Formats: sequence, structure tokens, C-alpha cells
Amino acid sequence: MNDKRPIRATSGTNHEGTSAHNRRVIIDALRLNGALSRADLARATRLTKQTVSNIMEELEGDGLVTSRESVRHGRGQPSTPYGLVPEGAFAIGLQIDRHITRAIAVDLVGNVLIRKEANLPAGGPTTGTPVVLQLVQDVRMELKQRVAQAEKRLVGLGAAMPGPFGLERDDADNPWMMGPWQRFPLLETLSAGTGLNVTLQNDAAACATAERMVGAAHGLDHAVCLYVGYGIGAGLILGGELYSGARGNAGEIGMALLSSGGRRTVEHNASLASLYEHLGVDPMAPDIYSLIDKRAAADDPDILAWVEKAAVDLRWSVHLIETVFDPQTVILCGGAPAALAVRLMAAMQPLLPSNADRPNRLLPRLQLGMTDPWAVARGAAAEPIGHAFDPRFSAILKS
Amino acid sequence: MNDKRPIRATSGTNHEGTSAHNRRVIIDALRLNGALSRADLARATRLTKQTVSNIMEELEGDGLVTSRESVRHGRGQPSTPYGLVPEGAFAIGLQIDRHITRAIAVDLVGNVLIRKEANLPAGGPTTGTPVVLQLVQDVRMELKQRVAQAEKRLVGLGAAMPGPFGLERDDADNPWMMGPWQRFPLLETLSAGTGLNVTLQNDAAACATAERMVGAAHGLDHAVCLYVGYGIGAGLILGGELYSGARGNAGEIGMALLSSGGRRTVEHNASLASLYEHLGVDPMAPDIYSLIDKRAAADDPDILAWVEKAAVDLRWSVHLIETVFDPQTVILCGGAPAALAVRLMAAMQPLLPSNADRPNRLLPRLQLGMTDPWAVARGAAAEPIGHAFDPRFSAILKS
DNA sequence: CAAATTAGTCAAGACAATTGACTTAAAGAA
DNA sequence: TTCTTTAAGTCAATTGTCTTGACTAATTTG
Repeated sequence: MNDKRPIRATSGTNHEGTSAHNRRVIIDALRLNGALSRADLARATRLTKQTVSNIMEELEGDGLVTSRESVRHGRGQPSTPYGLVPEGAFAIGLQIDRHITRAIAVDLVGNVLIRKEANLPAGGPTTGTPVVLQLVQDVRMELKQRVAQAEKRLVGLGAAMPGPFGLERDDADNPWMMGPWQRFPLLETLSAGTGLNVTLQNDAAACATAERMVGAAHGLDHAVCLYVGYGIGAGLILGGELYSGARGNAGEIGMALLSSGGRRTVEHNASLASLYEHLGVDPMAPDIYSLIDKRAAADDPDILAWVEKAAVDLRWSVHLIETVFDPQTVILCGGAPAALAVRLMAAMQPLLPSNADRPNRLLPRLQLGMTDPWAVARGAAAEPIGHAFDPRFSAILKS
Repeated sequence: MNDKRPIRATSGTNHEGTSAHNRRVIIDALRLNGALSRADLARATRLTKQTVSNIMEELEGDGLVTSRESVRHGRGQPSTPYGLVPEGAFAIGLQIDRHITRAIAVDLVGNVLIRKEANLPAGGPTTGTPVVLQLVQDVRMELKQRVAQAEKRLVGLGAAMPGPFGLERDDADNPWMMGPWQRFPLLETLSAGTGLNVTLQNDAAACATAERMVGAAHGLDHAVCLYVGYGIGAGLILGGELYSGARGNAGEIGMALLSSGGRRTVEHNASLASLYEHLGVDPMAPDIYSLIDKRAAADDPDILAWVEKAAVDLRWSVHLIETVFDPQTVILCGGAPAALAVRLMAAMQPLLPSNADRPNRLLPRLQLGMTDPWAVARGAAAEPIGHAFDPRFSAILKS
């Protein structure tokens, strides 16, 4: 009969889509700017005062915003600012790293309420999954105990782990990869194990989300986070949204070959894995973070030697990021201890010339972002909250 | 009194935004799938039959779609497909290249109605602008003569030229740059000179737009066009939209340094400029395109030597693009003559390993796109048409 | 104390999608 | 043939959401 080829089309939208979009726009404005009056919101979103009033009433009813003390500014009736209610929503963030797993609980404005971590046994998902699930369960339990209505305002679980995802070839020999984990249906397992709405992204992307929410990328539409963790990656904020690529592997800059001939990648010289190897320390050591931090702070020559070597590749990475993404700024972030990160930043100067190298820039080419072992988990937790409220294209489409 | 810091927020939307979005979704579906019945459209866009009917009636009244012959498919009333009317809208596309400028007129479905080109005198915008404006004027005049109502359905002028834009440092010595043009307020000049709605993008981006509209990227949401022209660039289709970066310079992969130490870029070995230099031919020669094409087709050893050298860097470029963008496919396109492009493609095999190198891919890692000197102008022309009708986030925001 | 200015509300109206019943047109079954 | 099923498409009423314009409220300025 007729060919039943699938028809490709974007989804249309309707009244509810409009309304959802406007709600999200308002929440996003409040997150970005702090408390705002209805009149301010109306101007900023280009909606009418009345529309904003209606939506605010609804949001207040939903327990997502509350009024603050009214402020006088010159002539006219004083305005009543409304701010987000931290307890309006909660999410759990989960990081699965090479040797450790971390889980946190955050609220609507990004405050971290609970942190827990556990060593991840060797043996991949088989032995690791119970540990991870238990950790999540512990965080959830404690959250439930601490905040009465948290459970029903828990919007989801955001998980992050090193990429790349969906590769079929086995890179078991590559110390920077987590092959068994990457082939494991983590999302489904977590979803089944917790009953929560689960999202999965790579650690660099999660870090970028965290930077956008509360860090150096706050309010920026084009920013790239150069993530230095056990491996190296880039988290991409492009056009105001996190970009993940066709299969969630965008930004895996650590795997970029440094030249057309060689087999060396950025990760070989600049990842924390390479640092541990260089120093001959055991990455499983429980106090490794503070150990590195102390040695870096004391300008340990072994550390400085690694920093010099790593800076060469990181400098090139920044050049590359600037050249291909044209961001407003590049943010160095990740699990590197603060003292180490500061030294890396310094060693990367001067940056290589690039298109981003112009006078009268508003933002520096390279900024130091969060150097917090919990940053990835924070970003992971931000994902479900963002999904629930951010103004994004997909959000206005019909469900 | 109070601090009048600017408030950052996304714009809200209203009924007209909804309606505009749905119109655009429908037009886009028709462009992507060809003629579709109202029922098909309703299913594809997830709008109701009635809504689609209303919009179709409006679009038909606007002269953008017409009904085709009804088709029977099994039981039920036969459907009446509607297709885009080519004469529904027109746009002018303009390419400004190093030594030549091209202008075309296209219709709503992308047919090229008129092509004109002119040599661009040395001396930059001062001597070049009159030539460009005259060329545009010529195309416009001929369009007006050929199609009576074209003038009032002319939605804009899309211009493309090599990037990068907005650099303040002077690279007059760099033969791959067009410094004076890049610092020239082309957009304003064209706008003032023609009275049209003008957009400006780089040539690689324009080429990507063309590939998305009628080429290998048709219907893809994540595709990168590796553009080999006088310089080298990448046109980025990310998340279904063209991505340009913070300042329109995203994808300038030709300027990426090949290693952290050196000063060599992809453009040095793989651009047509490097080919002309390698061959010792004058890039101003009027028949240069067919000349290269013939020599390539005859497997001229000088050409083949260049191909080998260029392929090394292009292979690396593909690896890099796959690693940082994670696209569904990479498309080799640009102003290279067909015979040369085919040889480049062949010489690039085998590709370097990357995350994209997995079995059961749906699309090849690298495809040959348009090898048409007019592709850039076509893509440039698609921009105003797309702007007028595409479903994009910005389109649903309040004007 | 009146005028100006700004925040915010009220009630009616406008716009655009939805709903459900209906009409039309074809294929297949009895 | 005729009845049933299926699918396309229309009609008219309804619903959801934003806009409009007039209004009230609260404050500063002259």
C-alpha cells in the first residue's frame, strides 16, 4: 500500500506548553538573579504584570517561592521581592569515579544538605552497584529524616561518571577508561533500584552544570569547563544549554590525539591518573586528596614537575576549546585539590594565542572554577532540578 | 537608591509565540519530509487535526503550501497531501570569498534560480563593496523580472564569508585571513545598501546549513561539516541547530594548532590556499576551479602529493571533531572540485580511531557532501528562509 | 498636601488549541 | 450488493492562558 516511513518532525506546542515555559522562565530568572519583584519579573521576561502575578501565585501555592520583605526604591509603591524556597525541591546527586563514589542531597537553590562517600571496590558494576545503591539509599534516608516533606519533593537522581559511553570495543587495558561500568546499564539499574527519575551524564558535563548553577559560568550562555579529574574532559555549555552530542560523548577532549601521527592524548600527561602514576601513589588511598593538596601547597618538586608537563597539554586544550567552541570563557575545574589547581592555572600562563585572544574582553580567557571533590555530584544533582524547571526548548514541546 | 543592575532572564511566550512555533514546525516538517497530509502532520507534530487544519488553511492563504493530488492508502478516506510552494518565499545568498564573490537567488524549497559571480578586486572592502552590492542588485533585478511577486516575498539576504570575526589584532600577513573584510561592518553596509534583512555567518557554517537543508545532513540533529575552502573550517549542526559560538567563530578548526609546541595549523597543509601555493597557480585565475578539477581527475602527481599531505591533517581534524562534538556523522564539503574531493576522501581512509569508531553505526563516520562552488551561497540563502520559518527556540520568544 | 511614580489587582476580552460529534470516502466482508 | 470498518477531515462549542485597560495602594517629590 503506502510506504510507512517514519515522519520526522518537531513537536508542536499548546497552551500548557506556553504556561510551562513561562513558569520555567520565571524560576530560572529567580535562580539567576535572586529574589525579584513581580514587576521586575514582568519586565525581564516580557510578560505582563498580570501573567506574572498569576504564575507567582501558583508557584507560591506550590511552595517554590515565597515573598521577602518589601523594599522601597524611590517613588512608587514599594515592591515585594519573591525568592526561591530552598525546600521547594530536592535532588540526589551521584558521582561514580574510578575508585570512589559520592552521593549528595541538594535543595532547589543548590545547597548541599548531605554528603556521603564510599570506596568503590575493584570489580566493576558487579561488586560496585550494591555499594552505590546503598550510598544513595543512605543519603535518601537521612534526607527523609531531616526534612519531613523532602521525599515527595524529590525530583530525581542525577548520576555522573567518566565517559565515553556506548563504546563497544573493549579498552580494558586503558587505565583512563572504566570499561565495565561504561557498558553497564547503570541508568536502568539505578532507576529500578531507587524508583527515582534518573539521568546520567559524564563527569565533565556535570561539573559544567555545577559551574553554571553556582560557579564561574553562572548566567553565561557559552562556557566550556575543562575538567581535570581522574581523566580529562570538557563540559559544554553551548547556547545556554548543556550540550552532550549525539551519544553523550561530546567534550571528551582527553581522548583527542595530540597530533596526527602520535598516539598520545591529553589524558596521558594531564589527568590526575597521570599525576598518581608520576608520584607513584595509590589512587585508592583514602586521604589522597588532602595528601596531594598538602604536597602541592608545599611546592613538592615532583608535583611541580608534573604541573609543568601537564600545563603544556592543558594550555593546548584551552587553545583548542577556544578555537572550536568560541566560548565566552574557559573554566578550569574538576577534582584537583585547590593548591594543585592554582599551580596548574599559573603554569598554564601565558595561554597560547587564539581567536579568543582579543583586547577588551569582558571575561578572562581562563578562570579557575570549583576545586571541590563534590562539584561533580553537585552538578549531577542539578540536572534533575534543571530538568524540572529550566526554560529549554524541549520543555515547551508537548509531553 | 536601589541598584539598577540589569536583570538576566529568558523571554516568556504567549499565544502568538505558540502559534508561530506551530506554523514553523509544520513548515519544517514539510521541508524535511516532502508533501504530507493534514492527518500525517497532526500525528508527526502531536497537534490535533483541527489545529493542523487551521494552520494549513492559513499557510495556504499565505501562498506557502498547496494541495497535491489525493492519495489512497487502504481503507479510509484518501488523504490530500500538502507541499511547500517553491514561490512562497525567496532569498538571496551571497558568498564573499578571498578572490571571488557569488550571489544567488533561491526559493522556499532551496531551488537556485539565479547565479552570478564576480571577481573581487584586491583592496578589501573599499573597492570590493561596490562590486558586491552591484552583484546583489543584479541578482535581485533579474529575480524581479523573472518572478513577478518575488520582491515582496523576498525574506532577506544571507551573506557568508571566511571567519573569524571580531578580531582586533591585525593578521594582514596571514594569507588565510581576510583582515580588512573581517573588520569591515559588512552587515550594516549590506543592510543599508539593499534595505533587506541581512544575516552574516562564516562560510563553513553556511555550507553546513546547505548540507542540512538539501544535503548529507538532511534531517540530522548532530552533524559537523568539515569545510575545505580557501581556508578550513567546521560548520556545526548541534542539537538540530546551527551553532556559532559566542562571537560567531565556533568551528574555526583551521586555526587550531596541531600540537602544543608548534605554530602549524590545519590550514597550512589542507586548505585550497595551500594547494594553490603548492601548485604555484594564481588563485585569481578565472578558470581555477575547472583547472584543478581536470588536473585532479587526471591524477596529476603534484595534486596527489598535496592530497596525501592534506589528508594527514584532515584525518586528524575528523578525529578531533568526532572527539569533541560527538556528531552522528562528519561531512566533507566545501569549494574543492569534485575530483579533488573524491581523492581527498579516499586518501583520508582509514580514519583515525576515535569514540565514533564503533560497529553498527547507522551513518558512515565520514561522508562526502556538496562539492559545489555554490554551496556556500546556497547555505547563506537558506539562513534568512530558515530564520523566517524554522522552529527554533528564539522564534517562540516574544518579539 | 497634591502630583507623580511605581507595584500590583480586577474583570473582561482575545487568541489559539482542544474536544467530541459529525461528514466523507475508501476498502473489505458478508 | 450492501453493511461494516477504517481513516481523513470539518464543525461548533469549550477550555486554557495571556492581554488589556481601568483600578487601587503605597511611596517620594515639590
